Amino acid sequence: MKIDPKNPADLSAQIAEQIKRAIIAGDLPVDERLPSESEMADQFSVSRSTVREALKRLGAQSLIRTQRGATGGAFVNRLTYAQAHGQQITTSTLLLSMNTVSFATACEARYTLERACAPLSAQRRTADHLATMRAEAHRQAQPGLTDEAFCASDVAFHRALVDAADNPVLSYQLAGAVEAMQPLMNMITFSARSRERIIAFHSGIADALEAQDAGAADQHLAALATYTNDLAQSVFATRSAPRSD
Amino acid sequence: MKIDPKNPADLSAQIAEQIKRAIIAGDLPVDERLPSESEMADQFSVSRSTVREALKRLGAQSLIRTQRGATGGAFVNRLTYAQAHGQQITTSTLLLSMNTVSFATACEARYTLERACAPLSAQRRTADHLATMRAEAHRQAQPGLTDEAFCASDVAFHRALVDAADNPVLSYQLAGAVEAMQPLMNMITFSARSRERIIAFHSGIADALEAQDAGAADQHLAALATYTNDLAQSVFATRSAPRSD
DNA sequence: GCCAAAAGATATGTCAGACAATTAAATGTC
DNA sequence: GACATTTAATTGTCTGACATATCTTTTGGC
Repeated sequence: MKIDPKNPADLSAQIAEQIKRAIIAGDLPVDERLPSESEMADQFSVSRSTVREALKRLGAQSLIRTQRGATGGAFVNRLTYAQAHGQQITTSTLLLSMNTVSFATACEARYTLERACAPLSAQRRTADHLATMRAEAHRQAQPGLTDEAFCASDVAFHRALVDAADNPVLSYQLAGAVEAMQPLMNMITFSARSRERIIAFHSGIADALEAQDAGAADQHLAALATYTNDLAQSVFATRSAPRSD
Repeated sequence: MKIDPKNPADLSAQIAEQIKRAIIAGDLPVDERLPSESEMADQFSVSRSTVREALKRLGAQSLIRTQRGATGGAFVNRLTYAQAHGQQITTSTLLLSMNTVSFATACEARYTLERACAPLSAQRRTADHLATMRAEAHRQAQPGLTDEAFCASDVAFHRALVDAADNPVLSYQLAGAVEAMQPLMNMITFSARSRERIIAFHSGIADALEAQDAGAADQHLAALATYTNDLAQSVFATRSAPRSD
């Protein structure tokens, strides 16, 4: 392990990059303990602070975890689905909020991915998944529900739909789509939407999954996508031409 | 902005989390300059090193960028598609390499997502996308190609297929599937696969896209998925019962 | 001998102060 | 006005110290 001493700046970035590569390449297996900060400082001929900054970078990406105490240190971390999930949602949220993505583009991506799940979900849905979807649909029908709670329930419904496909890799890949884009869409369309219509779509989807009818599930999802898109367009139209006030 | 002084440990994590939340909530807009490290150290009543460690964490997630010099500092970073792409690929690669994911599960997720793109790609593919796909298919037919180069070309082909859908959000979401899983699958199946058959699939896909025939594209992709899965099964069967040596 | 308490060892977490390197703006010179 | 120099602000790094957590070893009491 060597770093470029010609570049006296960004030493911590270089060190972090090098350890990261070693982890990805498999040279450092999961749960392997890295040398102590002082030892690495000697190895790389840098100060302990610089090593620490490098380790913080890796920790932020869930590549390592640290533990204090005599037998502590930095350990290569096994990236769990939950951690990857969280990172995916954060990244997707920021990507959408910081870039000029048209509603239509985001909506298309989101429903394209979810519709891809539907056939698998129809085939493999368990009673548990169906129960979750029914429960969320029922909750959405309650009159006193706030918009935030409705949105959260909406996310939970679609998450159950995705999880019903019983493929953790797919669930992870779709986390961003469901949990980042869905709230974004709710925020735009909540003023114009009809909760009854959305609940009807949800019930239709649940029915289709219960009947293991992939085609019907897809049709309902497609209709929901169209409805969402139309809602957004009407919202945008109202915003850009609010003369009738 | 305040932190919990009762917890004298993990101060840098607390500070990083707080700034992260402010960025996600939009309180800190893109390109906004954060206070200097010394100022933040005063504000939070911690040392400059602690602030620095917090900033390194944020930098590792591409949430901020730093610049040296008189007008330098830490700025809220606009997360680009390219950055999100890279993070997604890293996370997906690690997730797959560190967890016991069956080949069938990964393969299913990967082709489910890619097949979801196919209809859009068939509709919107440009001459440029077709040219890329043809070129990669042609390269794959060259006899002297190493396995690494074949795999890279394979990735480039599928990436062009995804990009042909002309939806940057979708391309980002599929980055992990194509660029992390495809090499993984190549690594497993390369010894048993027939390059000719794969090239035939690729040509068939390109033909279908050129004819804007979504159904045909889907059929070819499904066949490729089946072929890949069968390959893996035969490889595993050979591994577990190598008695005929 | 056995168990509990104390001490030791080792590691991360934090702090304080210093200097180097970089960059832009202010200043001076012609 | 154009160009070179100085100055100021900021990040990057280093050093040494102390605090804190945690496991291991030793010690003490019975």
